[in-house]
Formats: sequence, C-alpha cells, structure tokens
Amino acid sequence: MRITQEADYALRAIYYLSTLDAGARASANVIAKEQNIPLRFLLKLLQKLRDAGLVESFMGVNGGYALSKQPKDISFLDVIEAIDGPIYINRCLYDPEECNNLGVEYCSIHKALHQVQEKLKKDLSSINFQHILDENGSKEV
Amino acid sequence: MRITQEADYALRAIYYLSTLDAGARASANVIAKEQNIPLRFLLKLLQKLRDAGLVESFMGVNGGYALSKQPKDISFLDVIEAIDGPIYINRCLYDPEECNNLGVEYCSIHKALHQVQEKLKKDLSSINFQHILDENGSKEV
DNA sequence: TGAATGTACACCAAGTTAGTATAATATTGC
DNA sequence: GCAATATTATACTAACTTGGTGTACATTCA
Repeated sequence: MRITQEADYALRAIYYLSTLDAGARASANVIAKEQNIPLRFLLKLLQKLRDAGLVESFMGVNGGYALSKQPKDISFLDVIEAIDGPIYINRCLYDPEECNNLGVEYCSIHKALHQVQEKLKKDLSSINFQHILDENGSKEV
Repeated sequence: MRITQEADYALRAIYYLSTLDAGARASANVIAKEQNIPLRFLLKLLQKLRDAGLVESFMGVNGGYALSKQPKDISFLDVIEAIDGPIYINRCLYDPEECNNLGVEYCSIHKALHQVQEKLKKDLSSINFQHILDENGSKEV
C-alpha cells in the first residue's frame, strides 16, 4: 500500500520546478542536487513526466525541464499515476479477470474496496502544487 | 499502491467466517474451497490473523477457525494491517531515517501524503464485516 | 491407534523496485 | 565546425517482495 520511491522523487522534482518562475527551466543535474535524487534515475522518471504532459524538456546547452502547466493545475494524483500507473488498491480492481472470487460486480468486499479506492484518488487529486508552495511560503524559516 | 493478494484472501476468509453462526468453526479446508484460496497459503495467513487476535484456532479433529470478535468489531483495516503490516503510503512515513529530503517534519509533500494516509486508514477502519453481511443479505439472489 | 486437523520452518520461482552503464543525439556559443 | 552541455534511448542488474509449495510434526477425538 505504498507509492514507489520513484513517485516520491517525482513529486519532489515537480515541487522544485514549481518553485521557479513560470516557464523557467532547470537541468536534471540541478534538480538532482537540490532534491537529493540519483541523477540517472531522475532522468528516467522525467521522461515519464514528459510523456504524461506534466513537464516539457529542452535539449542542448541551456536545456532542461520546465512545468508545462501551472502548479495549481498539477495534482499529486497526476504525478503518482504518471509514474506508477493507475491506482488500483487490489488486483481484482485492476484486472477483473484475475478475480478468483465471484467477480467484482458480485463481491461486496471488492465493491467496498472500490469505494475506498475512489476516495483515495479523490484525496490525491485534491492536492495541487500551489497548495504546497503556499504552505511552504507561509512557514519559511 | 495495492493491498497484497494475501490481504485480499484474508478479507475473504474473515468474511466467510462472518457468515457462520457466532462462535462456529470452519476448517481451513472448507474456507479454502469456499473462497477459492490455495490451502497452504491460507493456513499461513490464518496464523497472522490469529496472532492479530482476529480469529481463534482449534487443533485436532473438529478443529478449525472461528472469529474471536463479532463481525461488527472487525474492520478492513484490522485485517489488512494484520497481514501486510501497518499502512504507510510512502517510505518516509514508514521510516523517517530513510527520508532523503529534509525530513517529514519539514517537508510539505510528506506532510500532505501523511494526511492522505490517515484518511485512507480512517476509511478502511470504517468498514466492518457486519456492513458486508448486511449488504450481501439484502441482495441475496 | 488412526484419521483429521492445525503448526512450524524452510524453500523457491517470478515479478518489482531502485538504480547503474553506455552510447547516441540535439543545441548553443565561440 | 567544434567543444561543451544537455537530453534520449536502451539495456543491464542486485536486492527485495510476493505468492506459493514441501515436509515433518503436534494435537484432538472416536
């Protein structure tokens, strides 16, 4: 019942980009150092964030990465699902064929888990990076 | 972000025991057949449920397993944590020493995740097996 | 005693996770 | 054009987790 370390890194990479001026770029090297993320691992996960449309990348000298949306329009759910894939809290909800009980439709347990899952996704989608910026800004030491 | 298959089996084992008369026993063999769970795997997870105080076991002929509480007093969270261990949705929340950011206390991302985690646990603890019985009873075909 | 049951411990194959290695490609500035 | 700075692409790997099996033993009841 965990998000992967990779998704945790991704949240922090997006957070770091959120702290920059709108449209500003940061190289993977800088993000890696600032957020203490292994560089090569970061490079790989940034591809996923790009494929998901959350960041844009720029090659060459002065290249790097920038958010492709405003911080307020990027949720935790967006980032986590970009990295880990869609959230399914159990196997049956992911692939009903694998349900070795009666099937999701007829199984009260799986129905109940489904409701929990949807609440979880709603909670994660209600947090965006503007919230995080605001919280940090007001508590700056 | 999933519960294990083992936890899913455990929910169904507890559910099956809930359908019996209060205090009634069922052998692992019967539970395995009724719920389509591999027997040896079931035996192992029943130990965890016993260690967690959710079921009682009885050895010998006419032995088996019985709930040690009423269905209404066993929540999904109880069962899932008995099998998978405490729920922590990311590594930092499990072991703050492993947080390679500033630490949970000073990291807004991890604080936000913590809140999501607590909501998730609350949701899971709000579902008990009497609910599931009631739902199934009213929809019996 | 013997059949039916649970207990304990060890083992294992497959998949996932977190990370590394290497080589290639694109952009900029001189 | 060339060097330097970046990203991209592909492949590899060690460690861990998951889902499951095997074997031997202990307990209870008839």
